[in-house]
Amino acid sequence: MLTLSFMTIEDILKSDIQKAITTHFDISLDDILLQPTKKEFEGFYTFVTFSLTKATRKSPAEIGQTIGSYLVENSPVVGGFNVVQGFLNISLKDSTWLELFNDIFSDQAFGTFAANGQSVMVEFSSPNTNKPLHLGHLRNNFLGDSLSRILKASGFDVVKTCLVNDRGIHICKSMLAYRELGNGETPETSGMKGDHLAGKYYVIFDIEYKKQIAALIEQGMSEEEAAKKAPWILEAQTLLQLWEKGDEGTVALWQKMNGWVYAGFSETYQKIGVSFDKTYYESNTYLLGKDIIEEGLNSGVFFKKPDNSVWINLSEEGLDEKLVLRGDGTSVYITQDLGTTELKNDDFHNDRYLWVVGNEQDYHFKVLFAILKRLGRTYADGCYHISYGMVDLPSGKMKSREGTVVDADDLVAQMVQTATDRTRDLGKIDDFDGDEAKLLYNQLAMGALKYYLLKVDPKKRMLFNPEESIDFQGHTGPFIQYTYARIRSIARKAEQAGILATIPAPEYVLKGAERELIFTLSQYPSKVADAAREFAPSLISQYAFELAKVYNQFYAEVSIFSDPDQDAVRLRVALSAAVAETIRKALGLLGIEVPERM
RNA sequence: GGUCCGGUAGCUCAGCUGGAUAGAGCAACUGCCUUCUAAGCAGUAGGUCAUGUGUUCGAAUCACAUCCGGAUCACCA
Repeated sequence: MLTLSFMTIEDILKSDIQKAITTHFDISLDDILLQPTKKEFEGFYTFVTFSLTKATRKSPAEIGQTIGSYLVENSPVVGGFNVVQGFLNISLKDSTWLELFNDIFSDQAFGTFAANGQSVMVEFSSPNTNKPLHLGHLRNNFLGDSLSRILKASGFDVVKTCLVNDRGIHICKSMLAYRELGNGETPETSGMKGDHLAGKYYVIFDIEYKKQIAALIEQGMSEEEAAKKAPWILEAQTLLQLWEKGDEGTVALWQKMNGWVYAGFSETYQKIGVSFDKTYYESNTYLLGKDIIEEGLNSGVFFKKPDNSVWINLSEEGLDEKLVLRGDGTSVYITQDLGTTELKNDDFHNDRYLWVVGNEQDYHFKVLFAILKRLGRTYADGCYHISYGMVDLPSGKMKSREGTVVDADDLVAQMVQTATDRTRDLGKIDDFDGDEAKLLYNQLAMGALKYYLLKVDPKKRMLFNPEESIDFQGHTGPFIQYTYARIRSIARKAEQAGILATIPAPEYVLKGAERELIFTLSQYPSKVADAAREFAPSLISQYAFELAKVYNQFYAEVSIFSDPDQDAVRLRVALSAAVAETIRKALGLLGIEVPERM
């Protein structure tokens, strides 16, 4: 008796094909490639024979016939085959499918890989404390969160970190506007969430600043000069200096406003189900990195220009000369990032470091990683920029100053409202109490939103049209959640009727829909591995949708309980349970919860 | 201008380690609920895969060029 496992069925096929080729043609291939058989043909695995024509001097169809016949006679798993031109379509024996399903069904940890001894840090979210989160941040947060879950499932030890940008000129801008025009307003007196309140003053700063520039231009100043000499920008710079000196009043204002913002952020994070193991604050790390500059100067990696500024020449890497420290000895972005990366490595000693940051910073990360390599940092090879595309509106890029941003809190609230309306219209949960209903609305709202943002390849920019609400039907999170809820209903009924989920004897003849389900289920672990390798939660999204679709076809095609064959009933209950469990796991990797009923 | 990313159905997206008549969802149109949840299923219609050339038995997929869109090339972060 041969023991199968979901991981090896393709390997067995490949090895048997290899044997067939060696036996009949006396050649051997480095790698046998199998592809899933197209729906319109019979079979599940397809081997393409065109590439063998030269070596064998036989026609593609003849090669297919030869290998197919060999497999049917010699492979313990192959049940049949057909050849269409150069395509050898292979079917498995039903006993093989059942054995395969037995492995899946009895494996609690199906799709979860054993610890691989590697650790990885995922840094994501990284908000500024001068404005609330928007749709772009949501994509970042969901990607980072999902990636963390996927890496964990594939065997990594994962540390989730967030680097909060809580200092700098932009923070001083909202502080200044608040100090001048705030009238002591607080989240309590205004009824606004703290992050929104801070954001309001950031916008006010910009409005006032623009007025001042206009006034100076009126007086005959050039635009460039006016932008530098407007009273508020000078005042904001003064505020930044005061902050850096630790001026009591300035620091107190900074702490007060940041406190409001953090309260607002934590409310949002909780709502969207995102958390971190460690949060770094730029106010603590912005001075780091200068010792690394010193080190690099000594080792000749960096060089000084006459004005005392420090540079690195990265033309060998196809990059430019890059400033790493200003002439006055103050840091630039890359200085801080060098220091923070070193700090992260000192703190955690991970094997890999990921940064989930928009693709507008592609160049920055190329430079950062190149410098780390030049400095001989061994961890440099484990650094990856998870570059994702912007979320654009039909009108183009979101711009906070032009008021075209889609606010995260607003969007979430809107999704909850839509979920509530939809659910009430359908009237399926009229017996739910208030809390149960609320939980469901949130699950559905977040399911729809997260799925919407995670179904697209992270690297690509995507379009969001605020005029069209995010769907709850079709290729969506709720569709998959619905499939889960449907199966839970089946499971409850089975339990009531005392029907046990069991797998029939090898003689059982499977229905097409049942085979289709087992095949789709069997793909799950490799999808998890692919998603982890490619840093692409979208692969899990696509898979979850595919699985739900295949189940719904099965559900429509066969009757689970009314089949006279009790073996069939018990198998279908088992299949349903395995699908539900796999959906739950797959959606879990996307940070999406599943409802028992909906 | 240099570099990078993208251009697939009316819309939003898969497919891109080369392989069968290019796939989903939405929108449109047809059917299917007195049997397990119709947030579902089945079907119809919709495509010169931006354009051109090349490589190959075979190209949406690879190479080169062109056009279009975006990002970046800051002593901003």
